[in-house]
Amino acid sequence: MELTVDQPFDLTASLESGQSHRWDYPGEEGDSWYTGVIRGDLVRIRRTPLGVEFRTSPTVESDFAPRLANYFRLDDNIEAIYDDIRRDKRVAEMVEHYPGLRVLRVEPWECLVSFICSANNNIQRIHNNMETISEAFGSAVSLDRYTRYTFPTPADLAEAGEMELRRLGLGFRAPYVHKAALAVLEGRLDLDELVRLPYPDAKGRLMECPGIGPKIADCIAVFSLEKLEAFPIDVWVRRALGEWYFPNQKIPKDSVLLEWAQNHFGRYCGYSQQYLFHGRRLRGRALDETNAP
DNA sequence: TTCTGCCCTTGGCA
DNA sequence: ATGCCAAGGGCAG
Repeated sequence: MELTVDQPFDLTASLESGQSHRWDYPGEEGDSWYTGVIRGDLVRIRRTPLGVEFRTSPTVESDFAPRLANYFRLDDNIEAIYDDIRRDKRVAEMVEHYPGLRVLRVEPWECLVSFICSANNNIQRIHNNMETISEAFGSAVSLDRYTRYTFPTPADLAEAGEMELRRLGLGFRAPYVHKAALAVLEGRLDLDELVRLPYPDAKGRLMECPGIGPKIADCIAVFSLEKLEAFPIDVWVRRALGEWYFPNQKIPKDSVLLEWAQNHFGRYCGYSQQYLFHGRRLRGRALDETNAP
């Protein structure tokens, strides 16, 4: 079925910018369809001139369409957001260059685990970790010749235990994931409540979990808890901010940098950050290819 | 209280 | 081979 998208929408940039870690990308030789899992459904999707074409299982496509629109935040007034974040010249350039990079609305528990896994890790391996966890403890969902696994519940991972998670290759992050599973299972961490809570409170609650510091809390907040004012500061963003806005001087510490960024980029700085991160990463990749023998 | 240095798993790459 | 780095965070001092 086809969903018309009447707004700037870059499927590739949105799915491959390190927000969700549950998508298989179309290969160079492939057929341009992405395959992923959104909550309980396997989803196949590709861009079309008018929007996106998609198939789902087990939910029928007509029922799934609104959930897909929700996942891609098509309810955002994207032009208003772009107008706002264009206050910064460099972000404005990137918006021109990559129109339609969306902030996603990822399922909070899945998002939390993926970003605990992101600590001192690379994107490819985060994907592998998420996939391995799902295959081990999730449920199979199939469509045609494709089979994937849903992301396991907190109860599933609490029962699995730290050692089993460690065996799957999570390394030092295994106890963090296990403890987070217990916290959610026992009601000490209520992710639904965090959606309703103001940003600073939600971030504070997240940071009570071992393994979740300011950066990871901000990632969870912006990609799954409706906090577009969160601004995750990672190595790429810190590097970019330092080079562009604090040249030839010591880069302020992250807590100062965060306050500066939220003030400078405005209330939708989560979008600004995604543009800075994505633009910076693509530039790095292009440079790598340029320097390749 | 705040800052610094070091450690933590794993794997890919030079 | 061996070290460095990868969407960081905890901990000691």
